[in-house]
Amino acid sequence: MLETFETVAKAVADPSRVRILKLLEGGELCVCQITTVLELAPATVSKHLAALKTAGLLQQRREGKWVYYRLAERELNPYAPPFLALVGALLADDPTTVEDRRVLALVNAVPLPVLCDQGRAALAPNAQASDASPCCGGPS
Amino acid sequence: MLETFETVAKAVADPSRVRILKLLEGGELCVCQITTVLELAPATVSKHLAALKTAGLLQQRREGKWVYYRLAERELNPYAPPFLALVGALLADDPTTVEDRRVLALVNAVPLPVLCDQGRAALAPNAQASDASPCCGGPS
DNA sequence: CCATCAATTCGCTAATTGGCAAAATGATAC
DNA sequence: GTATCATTTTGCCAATTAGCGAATTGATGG
Repeated sequence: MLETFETVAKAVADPSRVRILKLLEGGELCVCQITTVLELAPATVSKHLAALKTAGLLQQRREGKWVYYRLAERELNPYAPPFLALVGALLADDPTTVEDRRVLALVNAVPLPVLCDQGRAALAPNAQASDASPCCGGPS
Repeated sequence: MLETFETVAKAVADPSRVRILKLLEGGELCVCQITTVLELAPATVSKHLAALKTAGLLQQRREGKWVYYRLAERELNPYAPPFLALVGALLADDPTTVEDRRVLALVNAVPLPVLCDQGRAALAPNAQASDASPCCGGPS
C-alpha cells in the first residue's frame, strides 16, 4: 500500500512529468506533440510517460503510427485520483504551465505528420496562439 | 513555483517521510520517539525531518534537550497544506501506518529519558497498547 | 517482402539521494 | 568550566534516476 502510494508520489515529484500532466488537462495528445512542447528527446519523454502510466495516472491509445496519452479515467491505482485532483487544482498560473500552454496552442495548429517530422521547427517563429492579440512583434 | 511544488512532492515521495507525517497526525513528537518507531539511525531521521521542514510540512519546537516536531500549522509553503491534506486523507489503514501507531502507543508509555537512552529496548517485549485487548499472547 | 516512421527499449553517464558512523553543535547539570 | 546527552552536520557508500544516442519494435504503405 505504502509502496503503491510511493509510486504515484514519485511520479508526481518530477517537473517534466508534472508539465505532461498539466498539458494533458486540455485533452489527449500524441507523444510527438508532448515531445515538441517539452523540448526533450523522444526517449526521455517516452520514459516519463511510462512512469506516469505505471503509476495509474495516464491511459494510452494507439491510432495508426501515433500513440495518444490522456489523464486516467479508470481507477487503476487507488492513489492516482487524489494526486490527479491535486495537480489539477495547483500550478494553474505557474509560468512554466502558462508557457507550455502557449506553445501547445501553436503545436495544435500544425498537422501531425509535419510536427513529428520537424518538431519545433514546424512552429512559425512569430506565430501566435489563435486567441492571442494579433498586434505587435510582427516582421518589420 | 514548479520548483517549490517539486520540493514538497519529493518530500512526500519517500516512505520513511510519509511514516513520519502519519505519526505526527497524533500530535507532536520528539526526535528520539520518531527514531524509535522508525528503527532508523538518528542521523537519518534528522535528515528526513529537515527535508520535511524545508518543504514547509513540519514545524519545530525546542524544549530543553529535546526537539519536538509537529505538522505545520502556519503556511510556509503554499503547496504544503494540500499535500498534508492528501496524506492525512490516505493510508489510514495501511499496514505500516497501523503498526507504527501500535508501536507509538508503547513508546508513549515510556518516559523520554529512558526512551532516548535505550530506544526499542525500553519497550517491554510483551507490553500492549493501553487500549489493546488484555487477553492472548501473554507469557506461557 | 521491404522501406518508412513513431514510439519504445537498451546501454550509458552524470547527478541525486537514503542509509550509516563519526564529528560537531547546543542545551542542561554538575 | 566540564561533562553529558539529544540532535544535527559531515563524509562516505550504494542505489536510483533523468537525460541522451543507438538499436529495436510495431504499424503503415509501397
